[in-house]
Amino acid sequence: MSWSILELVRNNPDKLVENLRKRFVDVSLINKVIELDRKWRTTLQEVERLRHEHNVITDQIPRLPLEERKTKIEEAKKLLVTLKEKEKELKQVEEERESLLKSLPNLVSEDVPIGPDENYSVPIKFWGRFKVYKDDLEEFKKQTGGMQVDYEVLEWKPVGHADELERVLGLGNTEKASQVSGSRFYYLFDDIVWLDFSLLLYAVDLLTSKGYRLVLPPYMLRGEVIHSVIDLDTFKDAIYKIEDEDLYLIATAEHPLAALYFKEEIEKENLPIKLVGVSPAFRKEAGAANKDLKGIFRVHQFHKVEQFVYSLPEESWNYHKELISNAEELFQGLGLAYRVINIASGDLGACAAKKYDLEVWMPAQAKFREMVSCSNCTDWQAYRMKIRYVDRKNNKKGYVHTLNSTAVASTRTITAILENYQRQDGAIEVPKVLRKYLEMFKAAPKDYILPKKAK
RNA sequence: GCCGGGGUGCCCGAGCGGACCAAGGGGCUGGCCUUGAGAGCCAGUAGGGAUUCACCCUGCGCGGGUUCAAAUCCCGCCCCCGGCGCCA
Repeated sequence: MSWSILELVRNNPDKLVENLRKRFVDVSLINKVIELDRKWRTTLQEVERLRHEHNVITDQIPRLPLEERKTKIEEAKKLLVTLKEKEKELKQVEEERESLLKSLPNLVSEDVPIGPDENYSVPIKFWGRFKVYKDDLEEFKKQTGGMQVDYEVLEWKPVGHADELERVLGLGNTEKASQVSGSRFYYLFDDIVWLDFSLLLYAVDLLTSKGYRLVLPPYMLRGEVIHSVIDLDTFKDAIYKIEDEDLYLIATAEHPLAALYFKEEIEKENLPIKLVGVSPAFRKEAGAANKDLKGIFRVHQFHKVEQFVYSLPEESWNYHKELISNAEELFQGLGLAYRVINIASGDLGACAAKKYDLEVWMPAQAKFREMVSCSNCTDWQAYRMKIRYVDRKNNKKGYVHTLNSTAVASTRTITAILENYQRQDGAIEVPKVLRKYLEMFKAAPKDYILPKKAK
């Protein structure tokens, strides 16, 4: 069984064109890919024919009398010259074909809304009681687009997460961090650090209780590996490199979790494999320009709990639903009102066939902000990583499907808590579900995180 | 990081320049046999290309090189085991 995209290149190029159109990317590549694949196959056949000829001669040589040997060796040498040339050609065509093939984005799932950018993404679900400041009511209604949603009106405007963190609570210092490390870094202190820990434990606790295997993965990967998990855009925007080494910092545990079966075969019986990884995430945020420079919403490093599933192709859409519903369960537990959106085709990353984002309403910003991203990558990553399943009973092999979803990204979730659990006096209530993970620590907050002047 | 030993198919393991281009065993899958199981026998069990079948190429950790010919010789890298050093 081959890769779904290569299959289309050979058997159904129209469908491939249609797919690229859906993503609003350049379609002209397709003919080139088809042409290259055809050329690759004919050149391969020529090379193999020449190799065969050479093998035949080589085979005869040891059984020949000495003088005949000499002429045969000459013949073989001559053949080698032609062969080397053809092989060089093959290699060139192959590299070109491969790099073009790998530049193709994943096929878009049928039920993804079509549109060039995020404005075409479709909310499919709202959950919870949204806290809306009275002057933002109109904006809120616009953003919920007439959907039936539950909300309460706030008479006072909550303080934005950044000011709440640094000025009201006095538990963060991004200025010092930017002096010593750069912008988008931070120092967090005391109760916010406890909050970070408790979020991770909460997510890990829930997912392991559902049978996900807990993993602490490597935080750096080799170039070849990281390139096969992500697309070039992500690489450029996100990935830090270790100087003078072929090592890259992960941008999420998804990367090392996907790499866990790099170039391996998985027995069909062992699928699905469900993992929950905990790791820091390092991101350059190169494409973000001046977005979200204030506070800790968009930062170069944070802690993250990640869900990851390897599945049989025919089962992957079920697990996609499972992953988003796990994430929802986590945010429902936290009591953060959210919406789930089905990301538009033009806004999908190259890896994903379909992506759900979970966005929490931020009362101070009057915006929904992304907390979770849940993707089915189908066989796109698996093809690059050469991860296949083996069905021994039916003597069949195929690429597995890989899926990933955020469970909790610490700093982002903290910003949501800072805005949604804020009292008018500036105190932050600790979400009830986190309290049991804080109980055992003497210094950890128990019910409220209080403003600095109140202490 | 240094010194020594090693990496062969799903697993164990032989081969250490050419003569059925990986022996032999185990496992797994299918078939025969059997009331059923087992034993026994036969076949299949890396990737790719072509194809009605037969077929061909590549593959012995990875990448180069020497040779008409490389699992086998040479160089670089990765990993594993043992010893020394360093370290949380």
